[in-house]
Amino acid sequence: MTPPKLLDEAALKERELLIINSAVLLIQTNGIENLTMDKVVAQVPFSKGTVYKHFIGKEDLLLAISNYSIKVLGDLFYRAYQFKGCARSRMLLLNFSYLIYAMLYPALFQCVMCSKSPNVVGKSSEKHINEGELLEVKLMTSIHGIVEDGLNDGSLSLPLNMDIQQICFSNWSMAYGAITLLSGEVEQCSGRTSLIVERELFNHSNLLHDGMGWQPLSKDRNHCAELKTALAELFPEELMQIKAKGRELNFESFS
Amino acid sequence: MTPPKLLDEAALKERELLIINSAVLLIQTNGIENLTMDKVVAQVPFSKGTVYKHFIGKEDLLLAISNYSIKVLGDLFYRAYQFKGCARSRMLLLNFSYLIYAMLYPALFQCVMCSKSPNVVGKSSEKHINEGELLEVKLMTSIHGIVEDGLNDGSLSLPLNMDIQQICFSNWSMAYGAITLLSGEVEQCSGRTSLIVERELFNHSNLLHDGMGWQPLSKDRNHCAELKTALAELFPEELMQIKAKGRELNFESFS
DNA sequence: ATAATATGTGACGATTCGTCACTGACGAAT
DNA sequence: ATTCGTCAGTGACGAATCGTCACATATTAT
Repeated sequence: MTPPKLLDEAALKERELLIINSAVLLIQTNGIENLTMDKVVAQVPFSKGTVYKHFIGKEDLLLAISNYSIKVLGDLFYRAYQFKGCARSRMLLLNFSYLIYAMLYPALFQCVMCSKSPNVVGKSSEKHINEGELLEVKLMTSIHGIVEDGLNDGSLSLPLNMDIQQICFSNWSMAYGAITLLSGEVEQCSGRTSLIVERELFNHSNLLHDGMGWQPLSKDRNHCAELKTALAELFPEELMQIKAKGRELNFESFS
Repeated sequence: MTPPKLLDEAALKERELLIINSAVLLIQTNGIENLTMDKVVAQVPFSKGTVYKHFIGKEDLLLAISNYSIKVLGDLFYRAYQFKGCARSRMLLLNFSYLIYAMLYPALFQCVMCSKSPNVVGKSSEKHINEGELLEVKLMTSIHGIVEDGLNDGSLSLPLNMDIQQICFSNWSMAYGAITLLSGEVEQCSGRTSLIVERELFNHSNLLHDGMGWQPLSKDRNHCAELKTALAELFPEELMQIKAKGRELNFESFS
């Protein structure tokens, strides 16, 4: 065999990314439930021992994929954060960027959902668990930025007994809960429920932001029309790719 | 070997429950990540083939445990639904009953979280997947009842463009999102975040219900004091058991 | 009494996991 | 130039787990 050169951090990182991308391809091809370390090893140009140097097992690999895809999501969040428009509208846009992400990258979205599951966390390395926590904090920075903008321009005031971090968390947990519980409706309408994930996300966002007294309130502004325009302007590529998959954001049901 | 008598539905159900309870004990002892079919088989008084007659694999067993524990959760929800007090307070109480459930039955709570994970669902039987969906619908009946009571007594009006099912869903997804994302804080304060699961659940419930215009609004009523009283009255046994575990609901941080 | 059916069993082969003795490149010491 | 120690990859191997099915026995139908 050909022994390797001494490794540096960049080379290690690159190899880890190669393994992750191979695993994502396998998930797309065979389904996440059929992912095994042996199958991943068969796909990459290194040995089993080398793969086990990066990940302590399948669950750790799933968590690493989730971490990697949280970075992708963070980019979408950041784009929403940077977009024009009032703070509240940008927060709604950010919430929808999570849904767009889930529609666009179903395999990655599945890994994100797995990463919260105790049977996955329980078999993951401290390294990847800690990395995931840091990434979730970083995910919050765009949310934090939008909330700060709202506080600064006076469209939002901190509710009694709540600090900015709690506001951020409530928004994230609302989006996370709604999209996770309706994950079966993300790729296409399953027919199993009358709930429509984009409509419920929209309504739930509005209830939460109205509850915060975040202006303009729902009774004062048609957030839906503005959201459609903003999505078309910020995510034209993404919306086209989603459309190419046979899925289109459904606004008829609530505008 | 001793061949069995012809089976009836009740006997099958009883045996399935025995397997489930054995698996829960194993989860409590070894952790959910170490559960295997071979270990479960070693614990029950039947053969491997018999266990495989009930569950197609480990993931299917996890989903069946989740379904079983959703029934336990449904009982708590129903108790909250039946409690005295205004509709909004009862909904807050119901949300907290999910947290109490998570604190009281961590192994079952972990199974509920696993049940949403794609790598578990992907390896589960249609029977248990369908059963789970029906149970989630049944879980909604108590939520539905409280919302109807609110609509009937005028404390709540349907928000524009939303029906009663969507209201129910938004409450459930809020509770689900908050408790799942802070699942690391349920059994004890991890020190990894300043967020406190009971405080965030309380605040998020209030934001959502205020957003719905559900009276009495947060600015008009101290929901916290009423919640403490109601919890002490409805769940005294449960709160004592939680205290015996070294965990106590933390109200100092937000009253 | 006999044949068909129902149901449980656990040995077995397959798959997957996770490790480690072995290998060769590289750099330091002589 | 040679030798030795270190570094890092390898994939055969044994262990663990999965999932099945030929076999055994009781029950039911003929």
